[in-house]
Amino acid sequence: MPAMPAPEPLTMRERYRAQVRGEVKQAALSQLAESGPAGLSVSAIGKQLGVSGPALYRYFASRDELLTELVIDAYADLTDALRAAASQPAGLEPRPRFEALARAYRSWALAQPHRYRLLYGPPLPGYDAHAQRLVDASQAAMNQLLGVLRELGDRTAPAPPQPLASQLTAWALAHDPGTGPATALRALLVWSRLHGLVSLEIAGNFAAMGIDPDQVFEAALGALAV
Amino acid sequence: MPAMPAPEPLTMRERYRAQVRGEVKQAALSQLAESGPAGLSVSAIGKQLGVSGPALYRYFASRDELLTELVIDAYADLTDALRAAASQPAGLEPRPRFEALARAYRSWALAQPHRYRLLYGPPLPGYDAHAQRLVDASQAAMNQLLGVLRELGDRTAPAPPQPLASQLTAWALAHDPGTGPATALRALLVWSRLHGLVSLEIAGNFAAMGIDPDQVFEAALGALAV
DNA sequence: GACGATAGTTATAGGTCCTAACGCAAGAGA
DNA sequence: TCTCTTGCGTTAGGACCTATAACTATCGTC
Repeated sequence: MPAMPAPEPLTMRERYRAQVRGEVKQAALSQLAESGPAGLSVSAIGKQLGVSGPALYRYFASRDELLTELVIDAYADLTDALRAAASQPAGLEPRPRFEALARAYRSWALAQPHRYRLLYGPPLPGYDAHAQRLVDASQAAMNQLLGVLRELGDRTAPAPPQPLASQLTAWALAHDPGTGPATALRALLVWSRLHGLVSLEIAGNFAAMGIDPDQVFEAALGALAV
Repeated sequence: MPAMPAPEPLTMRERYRAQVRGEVKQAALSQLAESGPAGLSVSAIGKQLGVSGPALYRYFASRDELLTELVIDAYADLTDALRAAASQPAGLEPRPRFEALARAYRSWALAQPHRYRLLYGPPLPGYDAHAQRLVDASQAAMNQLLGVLRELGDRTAPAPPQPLASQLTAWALAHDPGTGPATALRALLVWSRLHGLVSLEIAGNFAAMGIDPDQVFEAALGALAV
């Protein structure tokens, strides 16, 4: 938890702003869910809120900024879901905790595919401007994975070859000091596998083949963490 | 190879149409490469071809139809690249052939990321209308994978549990009769892993962590086909 | 050579994002 | 309590987009 910005008592106007921003984002999400990111229109959001289009530009500089905000919120939400799954008291064993994490990842994505697509789908709009915020938000989700994988043990996976190993330790060091390069690499690979499975499932590729995605995932689960 | 539609000698007009359609698609690809799918504009394509916007509607019913066509072409192109890699005379051993296939998949995607994103990125527009064509095009690419994996041998992978096994055999049967359910499942998983790695790399996620994607891929290659 | 199909043109309707200029309400300070 | 300033929301408009309609001119075919 980074230090919360000192909870300066908000003025009424600030509270109003915050609340309206929230409502706008919620309306945007509902539009997103049914029309996809392309169909998200500022005017339509305004109409849904009983307000005329350009009014929203008092709250978001642009449609892209709104989208970026949605992406960051989605990362934060996914991170929360992962944290909840990883820290559930039931499974003290690392392996069940790992599987719970993987299932939570998939469940989150299936429950709100439009938000998942928002995360990994589009070439992001305000690329340079907000890039750092996005990377940070994504790293927060990765950290949950790192934590659980560390508990899973560094298993005698062959240490990655040199140029890679130092990159991995440098990266892991910034986020979870005790992590070795082998675990970091494992995290990357697990992440990519999860994403591969989930994104294909969401895109409907398994269903189009007449194959039940649930069972594919369960079958994949055993070999996920290598 | 499905039977080619009888090569009725094309009239001059038909040949002209075909050629213009090709030029439009090529111009669209070039726009796609620099502006992303959102920036693809019919007027801009027209301008690039020295023709005024609405003229293109003689050749494509809509912007979405044009996009769909691009997707199908991309699948076909990817399939060709995979076939070429899988059937290269050099490697007769199944394992090197498999690795060549995997590398070819990644190389194709890296060489033209905008086309790869087109394949797996967006929720497709003309969803119902052209769905079957899209599925077929995608299956053609999968078949290359199936072929090589079959040669890799059915390895004593535990046969998938029942409901899944019959779905897999039904699917494999339609495309490659001799394939068993274990191999079919393996193909699905390999595909999802390849896609996971490649799509994260293309989205810049590895680079954003300061990690060289080449090395991640090489490290992942060994454990790809399980 | 005359006809008919069709390529390409401009004009236009309806939609998008976003900016600009305005009026008015509501919070902040005395 | 009264004033002042901040800033919200409105409408108008520019620039762009997709897509259709009506028209012209050209090109292939008979």
